[in-house]
Amino acid sequence: MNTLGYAILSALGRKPCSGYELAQYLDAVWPAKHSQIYPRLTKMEQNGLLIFEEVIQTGKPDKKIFSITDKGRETLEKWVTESPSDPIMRDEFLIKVNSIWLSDEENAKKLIQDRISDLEQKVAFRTDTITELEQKHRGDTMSKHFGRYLLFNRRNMMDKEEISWCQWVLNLIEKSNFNMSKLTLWMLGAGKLNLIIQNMIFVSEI
Amino acid sequence: MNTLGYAILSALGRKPCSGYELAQYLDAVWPAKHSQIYPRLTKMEQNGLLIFEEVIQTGKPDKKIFSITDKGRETLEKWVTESPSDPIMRDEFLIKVNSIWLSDEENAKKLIQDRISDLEQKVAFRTDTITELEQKHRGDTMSKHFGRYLLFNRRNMMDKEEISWCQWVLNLIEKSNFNMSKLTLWMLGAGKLNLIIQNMIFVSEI
DNA sequence: ACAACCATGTAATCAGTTACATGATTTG
DNA sequence: CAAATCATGTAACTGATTACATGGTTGT
Repeated sequence: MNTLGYAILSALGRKPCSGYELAQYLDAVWPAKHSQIYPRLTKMEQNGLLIFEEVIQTGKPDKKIFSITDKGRETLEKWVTESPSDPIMRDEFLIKVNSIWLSDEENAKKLIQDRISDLEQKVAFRTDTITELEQKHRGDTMSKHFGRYLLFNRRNMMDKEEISWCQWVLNLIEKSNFNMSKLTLWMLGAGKLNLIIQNMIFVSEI
Repeated sequence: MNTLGYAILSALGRKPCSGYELAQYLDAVWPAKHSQIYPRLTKMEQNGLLIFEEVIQTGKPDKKIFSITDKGRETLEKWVTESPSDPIMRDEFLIKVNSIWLSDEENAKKLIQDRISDLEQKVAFRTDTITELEQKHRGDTMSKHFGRYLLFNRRNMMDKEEISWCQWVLNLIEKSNFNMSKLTLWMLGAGKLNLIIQNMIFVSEI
């Protein structure tokens, strides 16, 4: 069993799903492609953690609906109490922030502004989902949606905080422009943003 | 060239490093083990993106100090202007949050509280690094440290926001306890936190 | 004494992505 | 008429982790 396996168990703990549905559901928790999910489901079924029922459909391809077994539920419950391993984040944006100072101010601002747009779009999209989730969990089906409700709120809070950070960075870049000296103008001409920032810090100290 | 390669270029763009140093430096931007870094350095050197100099040491193993070449700098600059691909986050904690409602309140609270401890520790550690970084960049070496300064602040802001979220979740759990009815007590006895939360939402509506 | 730090490398394995393969139905 | 949705699977490949291998120095 690997983490994807536990992610599948946690999804099926709420409601039986097809592999196709799982791929969509897991995207917010532990993203995985269908090519990773289908073989994993087969393995877990062979280990008695899941069972499936074949559903014949007309107009749509047939599907397998997977449910969690008692053994699966036990396995999940035991794993949940163990302390989670450190999160893994890989974000190209961070590398670009780290090295944008080699290029000019225009590109630096664009990088940050594009990030803001991306984040705002995601937040807007997620806010809709949260509203839907809120409507769903004021009934007996609530327990099925409450975890997701918490998780979507978490992401939105953190994304909004990243937007604030982006704005702080933009301010720093623009302030360097504001206090522009002849030296800074020369540095801008030479595309030396690193030197401009140096100067900016110096000026902001005064 | 893959993303790790660009991460290496961005690190060497500031100062020449050994593979060993890179592994530590990259941890905050694009974590990688030495077993991934060393072969990559060799490949990049063969492609003319890097050059190295062997430094013979006494009392310590010899090392190779890698520097970025003009070709490397050009490659990096071109890549930086391209829009970054979506960040990838894999966090077991999220799966556990999603499925803790199968277990009891004690375990739910522990999961969140442990997360708070983890985050607080990381924030404290990072705050020290930020102070160091601030002292370093009020001189001519600033440009070497400013990107990291921004990135460490970003992580700290977001981690603090996650702590707030954790506290919000703890409040929700505790509020369900506060408004405890006989029904809730039974549910607690039966370890049905999902039902408690259902009830909690109902009560908070009043 | 034992762990941690410095320093580099390879081999085996596991995880994840992209591409190959099929095919009807619905929506813009 | 093209694209998206529904639905499942395998194969080839790239990326990442763990383990194997070596060995002196410094601090507890």
